Amino acid sequence: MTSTEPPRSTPQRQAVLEALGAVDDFRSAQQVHEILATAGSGVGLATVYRTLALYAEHGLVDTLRREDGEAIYRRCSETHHHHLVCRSCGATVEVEGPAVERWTSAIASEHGFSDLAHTLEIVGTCAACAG
Amino acid sequence: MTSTEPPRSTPQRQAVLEALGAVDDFRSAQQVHEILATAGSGVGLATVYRTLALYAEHGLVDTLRREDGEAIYRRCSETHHHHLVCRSCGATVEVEGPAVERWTSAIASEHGFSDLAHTLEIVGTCAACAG
DNA sequence: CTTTGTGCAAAGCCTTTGCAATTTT
DNA sequence: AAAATTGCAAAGGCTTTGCACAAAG
Repeated sequence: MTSTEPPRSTPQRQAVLEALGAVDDFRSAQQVHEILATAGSGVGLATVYRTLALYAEHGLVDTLRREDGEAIYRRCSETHHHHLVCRSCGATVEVEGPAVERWTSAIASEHGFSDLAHTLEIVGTCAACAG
Repeated sequence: MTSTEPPRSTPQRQAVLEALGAVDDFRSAQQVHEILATAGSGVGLATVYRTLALYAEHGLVDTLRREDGEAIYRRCSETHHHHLVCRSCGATVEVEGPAVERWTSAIASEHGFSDLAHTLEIVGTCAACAG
């Protein structure tokens, strides 16, 4: 479904993509809008939504849903990693998981699935909070 | 965070759980409500939402988010498993992942984390929809 | 000049919440 | 009688859409 041609670039779209790239993490449309507003850019919220949807369609950003249903986006190109987060203090560690990548690919193709994406989140209690 | 005691049973809650169990697949709160309405049961929409949230908290139903952000629920077995979801038709396959369990444990303890929980969701395009 | 993109505000949808009535213990 | 649950409707929050204006080709 990924289109071939990249979307035309405009100042607003560029701003959205840059803001998202700068944080190098998942952010909601509203968060991106706020980042831009704080930075003095007057990009409208609707434009942020339209831009993110557009880029998601073209595969330039990854999209995901948080538990509360809000859509979050990340500029996709950097290496894929997962998060290990402490449920007590919120500390997070980024971890890479080639094993997981391989396993998901294997399982999925075993069931005839293609064009994969996956989310893995690990929550636990960190050493500092366990005491 | 799963509570110890199961929720008290009421006719409405039982109806919700039965409707969900009957389809043996993921359904949104609104869909469950419609199923009940069609079946002549006058359970309110708010009650359906409350019931599903309650059971999700107690681990009796699995919850997920569709791409459009709607929450979907499914009556769930006790064993821990992951889901392979088709982004096009919504078909789901339950998969077990001892490899993932092991990997998460290893990574977490390596970083000093304990008392773990994790979520893994794989989305892709199933064979039927790939054509 | 025609086409595409943007802003703003209104509308849509899913979900949650306040509150009185009802049911259960 | 006290506590928990339900239903209805209103409110909330995220997202999309209609439309006029601005920008781009």
